[in-house]
Amino acid sequence: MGNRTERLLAIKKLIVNNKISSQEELLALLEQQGLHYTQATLSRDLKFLKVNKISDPEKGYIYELPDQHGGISELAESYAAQGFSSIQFANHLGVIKTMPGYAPSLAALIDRADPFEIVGTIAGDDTILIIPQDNVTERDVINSLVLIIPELKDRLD
Amino acid sequence: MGNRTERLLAIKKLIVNNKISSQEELLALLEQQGLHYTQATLSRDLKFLKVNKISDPEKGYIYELPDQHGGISELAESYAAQGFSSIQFANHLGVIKTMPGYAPSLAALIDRADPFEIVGTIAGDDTILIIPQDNVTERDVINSLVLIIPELKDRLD
DNA sequence: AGAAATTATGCATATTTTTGCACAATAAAT
DNA sequence: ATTTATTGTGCAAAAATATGCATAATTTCT
Repeated sequence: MGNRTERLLAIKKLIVNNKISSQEELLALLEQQGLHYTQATLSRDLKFLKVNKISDPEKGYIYELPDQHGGISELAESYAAQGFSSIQFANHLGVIKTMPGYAPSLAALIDRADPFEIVGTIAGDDTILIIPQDNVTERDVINSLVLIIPELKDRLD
Repeated sequence: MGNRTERLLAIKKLIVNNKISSQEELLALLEQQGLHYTQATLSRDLKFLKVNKISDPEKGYIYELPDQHGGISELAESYAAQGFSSIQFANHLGVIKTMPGYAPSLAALIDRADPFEIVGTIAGDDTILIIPQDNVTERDVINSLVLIIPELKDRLD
């Protein structure tokens, strides 16, 4: 798990929990938790995360994450994450193993987030087949999964 | 009808119909229709209109109007506008006269848009009482109405 | 493991957006 | 109708954001 993913997760968390209206501001918050980068990197990160800047009565404009799981609760997310067992790749396909019965809900979460890196999923009862985009690496796929379900971060290899 | 309202309407229309990613770009489009202002003014207009800047796969980031009437069709809008007859003010209250039966739908449209300038409305069958915010002028109220229902623009005194 | 290729980051700079201030335009008050 | 107050706008400068380029780090290939 690279450092970049960690930073992206931190950024997402900071954005949902705070009203942030500039990259400098975000930068300072990241510093506070030991993450030390430059504004240029943030600019790229925000574009990568498709973060929007929306009108706010209090602070003028603030950053906001794009739709994300439109209405899916934290609860559902951690439930699904709980069932996760492992992920492996073969022939440019990903195979996620879950506890029995967990595959559909986890797959639904992924479909819902619709990450660029993943063309689609097929879920059985305890197995999910992940079909990655062409020209996307295994790491890319894993990173996109972690962005969807942060809990996975500490449960990979 | 002042010049500013005209410009704000033009801006709204340009933003919904085009993918605009900078104020310079918007400025150029305004020029094309004879509206000639500076970029500084646009910056203020966009803030006034609470225009957001959101991620777009094609152009990186583009301007977008805030919610607007969440789902109310153009049709409903022009229907309601059709019923409008006149507006007058007395004692800091606005009174809109409509064709019989049109008041509720027109009032609903106004309520829905929830402009800052208007605290609330009360609709009978052919009359709507508009309760403006304190410290808001008649012109402010009218301008806010025009922003909600552009069709009104050419039907006022 | 080492070389080649790809991706991430910082630095410096360009571009874009916001804002303080002065003046013009518009509305309100006497 | 003048005067007074309020609001709108341009200009110039500040602040914020994006980007070209060089380098570092990481991944892939052999």
